[in-house]
Amino acid sequence: MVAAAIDVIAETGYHQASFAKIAERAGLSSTGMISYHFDGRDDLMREVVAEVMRVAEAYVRPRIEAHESAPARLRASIESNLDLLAEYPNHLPAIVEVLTNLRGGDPGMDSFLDKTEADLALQVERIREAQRAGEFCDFDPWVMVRAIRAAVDDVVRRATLEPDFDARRAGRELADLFDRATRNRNTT
Amino acid sequence: MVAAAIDVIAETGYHQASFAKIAERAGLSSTGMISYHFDGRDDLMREVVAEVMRVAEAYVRPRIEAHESAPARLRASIESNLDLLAEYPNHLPAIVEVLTNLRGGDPGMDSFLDKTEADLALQVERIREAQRAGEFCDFDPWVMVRAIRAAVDDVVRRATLEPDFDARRAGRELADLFDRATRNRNTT
Amino acid sequence: MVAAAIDVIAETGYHQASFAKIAERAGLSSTGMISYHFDGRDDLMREVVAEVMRVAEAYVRPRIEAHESAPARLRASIESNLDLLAEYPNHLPAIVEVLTNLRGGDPGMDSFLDKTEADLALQVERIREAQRAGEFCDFDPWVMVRAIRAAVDDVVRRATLEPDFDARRAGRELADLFDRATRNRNTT
Amino acid sequence: MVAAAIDVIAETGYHQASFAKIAERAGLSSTGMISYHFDGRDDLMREVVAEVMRVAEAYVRPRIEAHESAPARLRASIESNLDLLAEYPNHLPAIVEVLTNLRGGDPGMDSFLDKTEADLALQVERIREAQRAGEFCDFDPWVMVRAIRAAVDDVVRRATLEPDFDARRAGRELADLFDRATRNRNTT
DNA sequence: CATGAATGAGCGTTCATTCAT
DNA sequence: AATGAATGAACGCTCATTCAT
Repeated sequence: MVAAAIDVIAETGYHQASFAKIAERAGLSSTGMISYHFDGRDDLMREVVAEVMRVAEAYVRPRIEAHESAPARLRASIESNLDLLAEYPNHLPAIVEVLTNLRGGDPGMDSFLDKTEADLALQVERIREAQRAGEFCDFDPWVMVRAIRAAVDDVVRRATLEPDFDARRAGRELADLFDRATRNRNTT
Repeated sequence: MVAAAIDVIAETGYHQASFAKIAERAGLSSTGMISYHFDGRDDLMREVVAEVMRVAEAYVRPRIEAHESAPARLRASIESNLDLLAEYPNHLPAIVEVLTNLRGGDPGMDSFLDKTEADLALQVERIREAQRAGEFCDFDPWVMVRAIRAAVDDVVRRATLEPDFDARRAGRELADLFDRATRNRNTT
Repeated sequence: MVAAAIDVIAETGYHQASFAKIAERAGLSSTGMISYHFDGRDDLMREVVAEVMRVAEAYVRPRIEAHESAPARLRASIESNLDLLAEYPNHLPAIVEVLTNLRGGDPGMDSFLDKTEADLALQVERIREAQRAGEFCDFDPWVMVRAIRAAVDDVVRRATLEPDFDARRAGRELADLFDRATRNRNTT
Repeated sequence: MVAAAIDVIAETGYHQASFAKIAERAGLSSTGMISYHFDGRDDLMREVVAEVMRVAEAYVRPRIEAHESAPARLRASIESNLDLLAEYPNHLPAIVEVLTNLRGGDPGMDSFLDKTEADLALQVERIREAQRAGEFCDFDPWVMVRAIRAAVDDVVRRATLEPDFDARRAGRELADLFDRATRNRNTT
């Protein structure tokens, strides 16, 4: 059922992903079951986000940790996300849809915004260390981290809208782009 | 009425911007008038997008054309967008909301996606020229152009969600970021 | 629409009185209109209670005030309620249904419980005066007042369930009953 | 399970007493068992009523029969009901809830209305005998019997809504009240 | 006995839309 | 231009019920 939700969200968007569509996709004959299993729409979305985060972390983390240097890790981070997209075409689009349509005020969903924020904070910290170590040049790590996320998410979105779009190629290009943007000038 | 729509979309999001809320904001007592003036929700959204594009172009274009070199124009493009955001706090958030929630299949809205696409294509062309002139290093201009747009839009979104967020500062940082990304050569 | 609600409540009971049934009775083709005009089910019920109270007070009060002595007023109170029932067969049944199915915790409905309570408190005060004046014997006025109300409401309920039931006759009997109960002294 | 139903009905009301709540109260993890054991909601309610009637009769009858005179029996009837309420706080509230929310047309439930009716008819007969014997004055015994029932039920309802309400005191007051209402005038 | 998934009907609500005024 | 009543569809949700396990 969470899987069905992921598919429907990815294909039709957050707000169009009604219980009716999800139920149909899941092979259910009515929406009642969804309300039975989940404590409302938000709860289902929570599960969707949690599931995707679980899968994404399991996929991405080892690919990042396979590298030592900060630039290599940055590249791995970007590219592995888009590799994941190739493998699970609906997971990242779904979570992007959900998180992008979240507004403050949904209590309970805030926890995911917080989690996402904590995630970014961790990357920010790593970047700061790399900057101190001279691996990265000087820039605001928060802005950088959000720009990377935004660019990757945009590729994800694009991939769902244009089936022929080569997300992995774009991933490599993005990795190059942000490599230059973070690279220490001396190395030019 | 379009102004009311812009405000409501920016404040509550694309899907929450019901005719009822827009009518209330516009000082109307019923939604009937909106249906009367616009040929459905999509038509209203079209007007919203058109209006914002008009304002944005009038604001941004001269600020870009005030500069000669490609890097300076790029910087002006990014920073003037976020200056515009400071001046009209709801225009860009509204259009970002609308365009990111657009799915293919809305006939009539596709024209705006096309327009946006044409816009990007123009920038791509300019970048290609600059690359030929040696002002920019070698990279895929489409990926670059979309990454920039995604990063700027992310700042726009962020500014609506966090009132204390300093969008112009982030704009300057983004300009620096993409300046490096368009000038440096990859060293790997 | 309130009138339709009164009819449906009286005929089918509080909880069976769904918007669908009320809409049908009101000649509406969907329940949407009711939600449009009233701010939820509770709001409609509030209007129902308010309307019935308005009608009932206009009917009953002058008939009570036409008499001077406390016993005569008590009789008038009981009998005029059941005369009202004969004239508007659904009003009292509806309000009895609503108030009897009210539970504490419905905020906004509490105001009606308070109003009903205030009503009884007024009657209690009048009884106390009559007792001091020697018109009534000694008894707990609160218990008396609630017993009267309960007995009258029971007749009201009965009248809706059994079309042949002679409510006015029962009213006269009740008046006799409570006349004795308020005049006699206990001999035990 | 019937016990759980009694509790839930008494605490939340007839219509709010869903199988889900009852199952939870009974320590069951699903409503399936209830549907399995009882032939529908009405059947469960029947059992509830039957159980309460059984308990109530066992409690009340000996307390009535301990007295000889009709007035003493009447008093015992009223007071023992409210004594029972003190001992089993949920039984009478539950049956009151069920019976007052019963509408004609529920076949099978009618039998309980009939049983209740027969109960009252029995009391009516006893009253007639007492009237013939000069123990009670002249009044319509049906009206009297229903008024007593209504007043007692009202106290029962009140006791569940207001925890601090002293039902037994009210019972004594009611007994006095109906004693005066039934007393032969000559004895004044 | 008990569970838990599944069903189908009904509920109140919101929405865009229409139309007479 | 504007109002306000009305419509019909969709939505999320609860409920009693069924059934395989």
